[in-house]
Amino acid sequence: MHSYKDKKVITIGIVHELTGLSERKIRYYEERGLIFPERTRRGTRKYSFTDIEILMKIADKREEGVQTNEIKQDIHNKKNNIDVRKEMLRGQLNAHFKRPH
Amino acid sequence: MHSYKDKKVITIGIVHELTGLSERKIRYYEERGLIFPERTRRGTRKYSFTDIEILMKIADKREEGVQTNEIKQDIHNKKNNIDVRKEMLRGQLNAHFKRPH
DNA sequence: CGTGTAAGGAATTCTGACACG
DNA sequence: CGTGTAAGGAATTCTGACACG
Repeated sequence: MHSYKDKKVITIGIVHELTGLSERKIRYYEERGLIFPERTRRGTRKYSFTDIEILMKIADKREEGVQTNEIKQDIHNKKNNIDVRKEMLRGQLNAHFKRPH
Repeated sequence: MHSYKDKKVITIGIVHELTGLSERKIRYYEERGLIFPERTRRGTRKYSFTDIEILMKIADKREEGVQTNEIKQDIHNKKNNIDVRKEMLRGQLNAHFKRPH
């Protein structure tokens, strides 16, 4: 739990190269609380390989139309797509059948 | 042999933070053939964690007064300090006693 | 030989904002 | 909501060179 994989040493330009995500997106996902880069003394963001993996997952989810809000829960709960979908579906069904109109 | 440790993703500023070496020194050791960073498309140097470890070893050797040339052999031959010193000593003795005149 | 530094340019990163939808 | 973009400034990186020793 403190391997090279977790050291925050990669600048945003390289993260962009590695993930294909625009810098705008990368910064936005931080703003939304999905990733937490560190900063150099002068404010430049530094990411870890773990952050890069998370970003790849985020990219997949976003392609499926999942919103950042849900992805955030996802990351926190460590649930996979299928689980989340089941839950969303169940939620919808509950809303549909149980809500006292 | 292609783990995170070997991926070249760290810019020279971060390498400086991590090793304490000046950027001048870091570039010089490359010029001398001790390290081999990759480059981004636009020419910025990228280092790996392995490079950083090598740089730390170089720093130690330099403090002991070892020249870049010798350090280069060292890295190539994967010999440790003591071995090298024995060899240097033997070389000096040879030079002293065997040289005609 | 090894390293510092000033020089000038090019590329990077940052923030806050406007745009669209 | 998620993302692009133009804006302006500050910090980064690069190369080739001069300096000292």
